[in-house]
Amino acid sequence: MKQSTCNTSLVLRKGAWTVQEDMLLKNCIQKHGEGKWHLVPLRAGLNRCRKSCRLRWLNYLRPNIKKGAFGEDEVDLMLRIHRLIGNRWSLIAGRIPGRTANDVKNYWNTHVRSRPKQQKEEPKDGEPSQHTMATIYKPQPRTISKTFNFCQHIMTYDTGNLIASSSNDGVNNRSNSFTSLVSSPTVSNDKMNDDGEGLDGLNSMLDLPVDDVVMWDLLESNQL
DNA sequence: AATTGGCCCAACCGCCTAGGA
DNA sequence: TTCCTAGGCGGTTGGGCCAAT
Repeated sequence: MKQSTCNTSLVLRKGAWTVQEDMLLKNCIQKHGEGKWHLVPLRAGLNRCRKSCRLRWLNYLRPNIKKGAFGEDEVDLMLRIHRLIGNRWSLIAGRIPGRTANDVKNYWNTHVRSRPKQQKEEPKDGEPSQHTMATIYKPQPRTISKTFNFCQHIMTYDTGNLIASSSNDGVNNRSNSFTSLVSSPTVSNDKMNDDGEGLDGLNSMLDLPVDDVVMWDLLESNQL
């Protein structure tokens, strides 16, 4: 089943979006809400594939999207989370209010990846090199369970003590565990939330593969 | 003024997973 | 259980912009 994900008998428009197309898409989303992307081109009267519509909305038209250069705190946060979870751009973006996965990915590829290794992060005294973590323990969980979605939800909305909140939609915090994890240079059980949910609990929530559990253990043992 | 090369970012592509029939 | 479709993700590309020559 190797066919284009946007395959159709019609010839669909590609390339840059026009102002008219943006308006049509925006009106459609405002009227019907997000989701059901396969219906969006029809509803909006757009000659675009569902994926193109979704991407345009998520990366450009959605409200609260922050444009312009990344702030220092945003970059710092990005580096920390990336060190933790690797190239999981959507997850990283979920922790940075107003930024999209594409933004984060583009920034990383142009500003961070191209930097000399030492400059990527200045390791603090006694910290292991980031290289080791990335090459050996970089997690690549492809299975995102429903429990993980819950955690992702936390990650998305719990901006907590990291950076000034953009207060996206007023969803209340449920846990501080992940916030503490990424906001602190060192990770320990002391950082776990009030429910006593430690990394083990988080591991089970995340439904991580074994290698990732090893990574979490390393994090727990003060290697990040 | 024209050309070139690098940077940046919007958009596309291919793949994977979840869920329903 | 298998197949198919939709949603979603990360990697990559192409084109616009701008500074340097």
